[in-house]
Amino acid sequence: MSELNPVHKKFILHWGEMGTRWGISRTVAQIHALLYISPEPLTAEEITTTLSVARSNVSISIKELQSWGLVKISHVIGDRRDHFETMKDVWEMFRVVMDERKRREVDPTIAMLEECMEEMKESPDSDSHTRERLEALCDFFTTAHDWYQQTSRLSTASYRKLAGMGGMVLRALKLV
Amino acid sequence: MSELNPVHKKFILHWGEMGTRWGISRTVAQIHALLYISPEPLTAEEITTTLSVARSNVSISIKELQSWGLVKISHVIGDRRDHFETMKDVWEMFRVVMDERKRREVDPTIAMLEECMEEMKESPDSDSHTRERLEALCDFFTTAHDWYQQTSRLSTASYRKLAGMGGMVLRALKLV
DNA sequence: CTTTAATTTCAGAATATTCTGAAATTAAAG
DNA sequence: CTTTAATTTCAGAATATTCTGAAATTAAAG
Repeated sequence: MSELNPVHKKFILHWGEMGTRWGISRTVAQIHALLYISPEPLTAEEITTTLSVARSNVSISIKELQSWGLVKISHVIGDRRDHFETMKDVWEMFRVVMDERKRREVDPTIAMLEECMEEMKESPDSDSHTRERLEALCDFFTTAHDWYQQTSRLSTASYRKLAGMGGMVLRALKLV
Repeated sequence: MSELNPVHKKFILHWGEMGTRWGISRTVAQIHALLYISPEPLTAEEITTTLSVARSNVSISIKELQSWGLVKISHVIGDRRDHFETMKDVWEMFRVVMDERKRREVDPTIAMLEECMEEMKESPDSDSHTRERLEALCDFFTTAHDWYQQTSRLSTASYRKLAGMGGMVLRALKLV
C-alpha cells in the first residue's frame, strides 16, 4: 500500500477534495480514504510516506479521525508501533459521521433556538415575525432529530431494505 | 431590520458559525440568516449596514446564495435597487440545499467511483480488495441517491407526515 | 536506569480563504 | 446623450487554516 496505483490516487485525491467541501481538512480526508482502501491497518510512518505529508500532520489528523470515531488503533505482535484502521462498512461509517455531526452541530443549534425562544418570551408582544421563523426552524430540527433517533440504530441490512422499498412505502402511506 | 436585537444577533452569529462548519463562508451564512428572519426583502445596502461588512462582500455572497437557489431578487415599484429574499419554508430550504449538494458532490463522486471501476477492469486479477471497497462505496451512494430521488419531491406536508409516522412505518416493515 | 523508537506538541511558515475599498461597469432617470 | 445611483469586478490586505520541522515527551526494550 505504500506505492499507490492510479486508481488509488484518483480515489484518495477526490475524497480529499470532498472533505474540504464539508469542512474537513484535505489531509484528514485523504488519510481516511487511504485507510479505507488499505487491506490492512497502517502505521503513521506508512501513511506519511504514502501521502507525502509531515509525520506531525499525520499524528494530528489521526487524532481528528479518532475524535470522529472513524479510526481505531490496532496492534501487531512484535511491533510496538500503533497501526490504524477504519471501519469497512460504509453504512456504518456514514451513521457514525451523522451521529457526530448531529452532536456537534444540530444539538447546539436546537439549544440555541430554544434559548432564543425563551428570551423572546420576556417581550411577548413585539417581533412576532422573528418568533414565527425561529419556531419553524426549531420545529424542523426537532422533527428531523426525532426521525433520526428512530432510524439511526437500524442495521445496515435494514437500511438497505428500507431504501429498496422506498417507493412501495410511500405509496402505501398515500404520500405519492 | 437594520438594528438587530440580541435575539437576532444570536441567531445570525450562530448560523454564520454553522456555515463555516459545512464549507460555507461566514458572511454567506449570515446573510442567509438575516434574510430568513427579515419580514421583508432587503437591499444590498441594508444588508451591508446591518451586518457591517463591505458592500462588495455582500454582492459576492448574494451571488453565491443565488447559485444555491436560496435567494431570489424582488423589486419594489418606484425603487430601482434590487431587493433580496429567501424562502421561508424550512423543509423546502433544506431540500434545495440537499439537491444542490447532491449535484455538486454526490453525483461527481459516483462518477469518479464508476470511472475507477472501469479502469480496474483492465487489470482484472489484481487488487480485488480495492475493487471490493470501491464497489461498496458506489453501491452506498447509488442506493442513497435512488432513495433520495424517490423522496425528495414530496411536499412539506408529506415529509412531516412521514417523519411523524416514523416508528409505525418501521414496525410495519418488521425492521425493528 | 539507559537507550532508542515512536509519538506528540507547538511555534512559525506556507497556503488558502475571505474580505475590503477603489475602480470599472451597468443601467435607470431625465 | 448626460448624469447619477446601483452593482460588480478585482487586486491586494487581512485573516484563518493547514502543514512542517524541530524539540519535547512518552514508553518499550534491554
